[in-house]
Amino acid sequence: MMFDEIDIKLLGMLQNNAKLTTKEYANNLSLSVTDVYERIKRLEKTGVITKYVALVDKKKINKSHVVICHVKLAQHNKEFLMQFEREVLKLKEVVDCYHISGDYDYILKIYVSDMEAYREFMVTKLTTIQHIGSTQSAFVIKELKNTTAVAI
Amino acid sequence: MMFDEIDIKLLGMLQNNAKLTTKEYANNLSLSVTDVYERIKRLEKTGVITKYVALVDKKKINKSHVVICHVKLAQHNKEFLMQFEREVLKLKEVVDCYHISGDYDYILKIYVSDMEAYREFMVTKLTTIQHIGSTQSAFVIKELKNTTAVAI
DNA sequence: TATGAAATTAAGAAGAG
DNA sequence: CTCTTCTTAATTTCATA
Repeated sequence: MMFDEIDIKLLGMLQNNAKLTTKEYANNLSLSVTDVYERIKRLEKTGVITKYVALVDKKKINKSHVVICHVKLAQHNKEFLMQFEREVLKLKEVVDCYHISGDYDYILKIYVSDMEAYREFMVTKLTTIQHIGSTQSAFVIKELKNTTAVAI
Repeated sequence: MMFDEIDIKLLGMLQNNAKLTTKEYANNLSLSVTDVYERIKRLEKTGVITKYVALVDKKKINKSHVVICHVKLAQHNKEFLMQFEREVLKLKEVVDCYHISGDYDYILKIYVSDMEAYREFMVTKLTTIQHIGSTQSAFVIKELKNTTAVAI
């Protein structure tokens, strides 16, 4: 699928605020409502836009502590990888999980209420998963950027 | 602000799909439309819900490569930190940036189209920022989870 | 531009504590 | 009796063809 300048601007707007009316997008783009409406439908139908979601303020729901946890497995056979992945995906505190190249095998982003909750998470959840070789946790001192909007 | 069970379920639904009608949320929760409508408004007014956004499929916009980059500064005085932060936030490829504890100072998540684009990003953008001591890049082999929904 | 659906608002009714 | 939630309906706004 090809995007023109207008698609790119429109996607930028939708990624920042999906609650404007079609008319408002149309005005910002100097286009007709129908034109913008059909562009949005096309972006949805072709799977460029996957869904619309509400974003929540972590502080307001008492999940303001972010921890980045690096995980190394004891061994790297397929069974171990798959078991770890299956188990880690069950943990609701884990919002991101990437299998990565380099010294560590996985990098996780974890939201918790405080340090004690993180300790509890480590002791009763993460480290009970089989085949973990080692972990290293880095606490987030400041979140400078955390955006869902991808620049094209 | 306090949440009851219904608020928590509603927030879960809104974080997964913000495009249902109030009536559909109400049916799922066995509540009246007005009650759900007012709960949503309250969540918005109190800042629990910060905004509504469209999520985009990275593959469809040619940004399917994810790189986690660890950055260490040459020195840790306030001026160096602030200058680095100001500059790194200008880079549109960077979707996440955290100041962290531990061996490295910052961890970045970067979206690019391919390895060559990452090389270009490193050479012409990231490493031109002053005061960087060292960087280490980990390429994402598989994205297992990347969610905007925070479990309460 | 025209139609229908949905959001929004307001008022009164019903039920719980 | 009061507080909350439900019901209903009127109005407005918007998506959609």
